[in-house]
Amino acid sequence: MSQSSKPARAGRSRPTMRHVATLAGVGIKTVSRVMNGEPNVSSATIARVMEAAQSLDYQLDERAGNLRRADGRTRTLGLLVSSVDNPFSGTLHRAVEDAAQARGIAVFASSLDDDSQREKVAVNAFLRRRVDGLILTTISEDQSYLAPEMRHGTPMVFVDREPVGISGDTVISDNRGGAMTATEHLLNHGHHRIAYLGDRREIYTARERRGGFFDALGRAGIPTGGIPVIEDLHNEESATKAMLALLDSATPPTAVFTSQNLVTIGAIRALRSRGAHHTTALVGFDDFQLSDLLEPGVTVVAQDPQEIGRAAAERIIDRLDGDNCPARRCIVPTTLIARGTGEILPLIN
Amino acid sequence: MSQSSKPARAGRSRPTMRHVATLAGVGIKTVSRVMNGEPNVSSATIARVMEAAQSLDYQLDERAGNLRRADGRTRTLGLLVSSVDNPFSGTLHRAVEDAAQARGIAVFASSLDDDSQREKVAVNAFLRRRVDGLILTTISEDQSYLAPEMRHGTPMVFVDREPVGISGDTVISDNRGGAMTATEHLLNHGHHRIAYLGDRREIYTARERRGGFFDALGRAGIPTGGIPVIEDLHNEESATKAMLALLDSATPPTAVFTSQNLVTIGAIRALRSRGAHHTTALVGFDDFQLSDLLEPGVTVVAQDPQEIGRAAAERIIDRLDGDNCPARRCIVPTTLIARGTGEILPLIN
DNA sequence: GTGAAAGCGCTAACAC
DNA sequence: GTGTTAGCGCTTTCAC
Repeated sequence: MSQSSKPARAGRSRPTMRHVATLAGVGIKTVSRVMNGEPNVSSATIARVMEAAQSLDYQLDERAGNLRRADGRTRTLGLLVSSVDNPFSGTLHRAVEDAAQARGIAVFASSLDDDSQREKVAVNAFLRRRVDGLILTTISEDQSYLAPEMRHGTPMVFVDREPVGISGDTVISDNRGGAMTATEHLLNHGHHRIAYLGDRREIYTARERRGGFFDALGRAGIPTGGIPVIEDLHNEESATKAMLALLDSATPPTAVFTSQNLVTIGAIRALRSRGAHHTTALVGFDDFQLSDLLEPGVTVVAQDPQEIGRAAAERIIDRLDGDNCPARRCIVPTTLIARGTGEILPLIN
Repeated sequence: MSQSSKPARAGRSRPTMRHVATLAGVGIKTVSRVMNGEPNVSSATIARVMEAAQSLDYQLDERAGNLRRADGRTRTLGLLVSSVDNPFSGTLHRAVEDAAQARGIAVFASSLDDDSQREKVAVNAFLRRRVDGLILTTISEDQSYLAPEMRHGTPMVFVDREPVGISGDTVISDNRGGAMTATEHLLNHGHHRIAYLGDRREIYTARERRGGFFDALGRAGIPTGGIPVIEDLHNEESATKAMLALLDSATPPTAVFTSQNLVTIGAIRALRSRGAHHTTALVGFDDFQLSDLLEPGVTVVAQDPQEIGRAAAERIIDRLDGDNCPARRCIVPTTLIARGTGEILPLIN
């Protein structure tokens, strides 16, 4: 009774090159040549080998080849994002995948949930699998732990967030510039009392956007003393609460700048529930689906995650092709899209 | 001048176990034991080995271990979805990742864009890398080409779409039941002239949902002759055009059932542009972000991609643990969420 | 054109 | 406790 429950792999064992070679009556190296499309094999031999391989359902084992091959490449890339279940990461991921796929490279993805504990763990899991390169949205305080691996020649590209304690290729949105544009847009529409609703200050992009917001106020000569600032908002609920508190305060803002998607949506819910969505102006950082179908349409500073992913993948691939120029920094521009909420004028002044 | 531009990996070469063993003054097998946390090593030796490993920035090479290890596992899973840049796939992916990660398994993802050409290519890319299992959203007409690999013992779980020409573990939404529920909801609100807007008939879920729609009409004794049916809609634009055509026809429908996300949104755009969004009822299959913030809120039959991914990963992991019961079929229920558009009553009757 | 031998970095099996 | 040997499935090198 071999209906055993032993946890080993079921099914007949997998054929190897040696099996194919024996069946085809050739040497193992000839099979290798055929399977890899190398030259100097007679067409008759190719046919015999192919037939043998097919009849055994033989599939080349890339792992073994990687190990022995001169460059040692696994044709594999590791991608670290905040979560694969999130539109920004998804679009970035897709752009990376497209570039990788064109080169026969497969992509591992790992979600960190913006939890700095998980970053190092995920990086090491990829490194032990000998990925050829790493594209990472970092969250931990310091990336200097990556230096040894970088010296070993593993190319890395930092996306969306600037690395700390180490220099490396970086591809990020123009967070500061985008936030300034958003804020200036509100200023240009006559607002002086503009609230800032932001994400956790631990996150690089949140700090940059906050910086851009205050830069714009400063340039316009707005005293920042009375500006309402609520930070460390990381989900819709907390953003809704924060916005409600502002609306219920003695001097509610006439406009609000929200530094991130979930915060934008949370704020909109609050405005709706107070019936203030047609009277309080809002510009959000980062575009989102259906922002144009809401009433009023949501004015945003859109990022370009597709371009960020494309540029990062291109950088990694260039590095793999031997490019060893100094670390490069690529800033992807943002675009203000006026749809309604950002063009609401202040009621009184 | 060794500032050569040869495409080989830059940096000093990576240390191996042998290097660590030499530096620590022990045998290579002892290093292996330490790096893998195996017992029967004195704590003094452990300390010496760890120190040597750290000073060399040594990282275990899992590839080599996989090759030699008895079970031959790579601790890797391949996931095929329609696109990682799509909320349903993203949520499913995340659920798979969470289950895999808990077992030290890394996940490869590949987007097929519902292009049947790409399915086999992607599967083979994963198989050559010897993934331990495959979770696949199929699109090609026939999956019998997977049979040899299944016999070799690679567990596979089909998600979202039933396989053809082969039997295997399957996790899908209750497409037929959900579509029936949606249609009955509209019938219960007094609609008789309900249009069907559907995706490409090539896609399994589209056929099932269409089936459920007609089942419900049949049960209600509605003659299906005059029912407007427009199919092969795969994006917002085509759905908008289709809905506009219906609205502009001699006898526009009083309600519409849309079989998919993008179709739902496209139809809503059309209704808006004709000012019919408060008078034409709509129920969509599959929920989407902000469906509750639109005006009116969009009534949908929600799927549970998180549960689909979780169940699929659980199935794969059970198989890897030696479960060899016959192929199982898991139907994940759908939920009707009434938000407004589905409760609009017909104007005339 | 073809194949034999060595070896990629590791673990299995077994000896001490 | 620890080390030695063989070998995972393949590619490299080099001989013929």
